[in-house]
Amino acid sequence: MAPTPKGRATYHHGDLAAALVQTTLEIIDEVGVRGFSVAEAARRTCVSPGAPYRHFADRDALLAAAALEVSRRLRAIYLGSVADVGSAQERLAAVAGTFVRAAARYRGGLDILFAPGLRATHPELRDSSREFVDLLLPSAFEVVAPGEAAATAVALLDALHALARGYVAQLLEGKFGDPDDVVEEVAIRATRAARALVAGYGVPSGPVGEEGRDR
Amino acid sequence: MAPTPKGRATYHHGDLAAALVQTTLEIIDEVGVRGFSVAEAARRTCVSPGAPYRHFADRDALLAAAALEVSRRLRAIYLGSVADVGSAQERLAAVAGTFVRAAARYRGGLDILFAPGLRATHPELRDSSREFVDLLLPSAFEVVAPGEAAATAVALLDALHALARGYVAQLLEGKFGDPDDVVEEVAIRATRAARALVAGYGVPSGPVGEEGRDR
DNA sequence: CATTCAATGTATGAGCCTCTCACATCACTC
DNA sequence: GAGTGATGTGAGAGGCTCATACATTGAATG
Repeated sequence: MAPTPKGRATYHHGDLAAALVQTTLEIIDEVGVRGFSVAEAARRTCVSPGAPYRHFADRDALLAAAALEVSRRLRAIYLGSVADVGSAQERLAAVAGTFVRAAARYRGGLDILFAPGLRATHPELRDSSREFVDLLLPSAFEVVAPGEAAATAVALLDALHALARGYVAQLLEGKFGDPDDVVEEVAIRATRAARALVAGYGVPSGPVGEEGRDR
Repeated sequence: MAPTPKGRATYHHGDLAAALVQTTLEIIDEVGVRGFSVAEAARRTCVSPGAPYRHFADRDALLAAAALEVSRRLRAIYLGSVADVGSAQERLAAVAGTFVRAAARYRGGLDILFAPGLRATHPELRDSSREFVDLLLPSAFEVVAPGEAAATAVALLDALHALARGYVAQLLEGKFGDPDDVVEEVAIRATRAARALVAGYGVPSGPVGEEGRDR
């Protein structure tokens, strides 16, 4: 049995794992995470429904691999367009805006990157975020008041991360209207909010209490 | 056919819809949204697999109903423990912390409240958030500089919303360790970050920082 | 009361999906 | 050129969503 595979020249695919990840991203862009199925990915890649399981333990493993790919692309975007922004303050603020714009471009990509279940069960996804933190930490240290504990810089990054993810979520669920239409405005607003956050953590006299800022 | 239903005294359940919502919340607390199935909910409620579809159009509709219930409970928490906090500044900051603490208590509940697909397709979920905004808007107006446009107050609330959701997501995915262990610390950090945000939007001379837009 | 009927539950099944297992095919090594 | 491990195929078990036809019942109506 096992007739020649249809839709391909050779019996073996060549690089099925990579092809599946790519196809997965495409499917998710079209129908969302919930609409995605391993079977559909196999179909579009012209392999049998069981083939993907040679490379990925289960559906979630494939999704996680796709999410990692998204993470790599985000990193590239950061390095290409934010890393060289002048001041540390503006650099950190710009990350938030850039993140929002990337969300509009990758849509479903960010859906899986932040899918609740996936991150909880696949630590490599959290690791990929940590690498991002390492990239930004120097900037955070520059911004935080000199006497502050190192933990404050990390806390600032966590806060920025939270803020950006929250904006992305609101953008993608259509809270502000069609994502394509409002992307730029939301990005600007996210940047503005990030600036406020950065300013708050930069105050010398500890956390921003009611006393922290004058005026 | 149609023998007497097993596990119940009467043929009719009484209030199947409500029971299903409750059961749904329990299941999601145990196995997450992805592990949830309408069939399992029916099983635990001792009705046939088809019965839920008399009350909910499809799986997502049941999830959305459960999410709405979560939203109601959150509202109750707010009214019971935050609404009477002294200053508007502290009130807004406290919302973030309270939200984080509620997340630890309801776990999966917040997963569905913020599930990407659901909010996009079920506007009533977004409406429920909007009601929350109405509750907080007066506080936001108090905080924002007098000359500011009304939009600034709304923008502040969006930023707070984003921030809180981001912290909740990080908490629930275990980024800081076992959620139960770190809840209080994360809540405090969220509150602090929220204070920074509020302070940033309260500065009279427009948004924080210079007019330098991000690149 | 008796009857009707709309609401609610059951039974059945089609179609899809995930994941497994035995077997086929192929690239590579010795 | 035979052996071997990696990769793909086919078949199928078991679960799920949802549609459809039928059963049961409480409540309204006469």
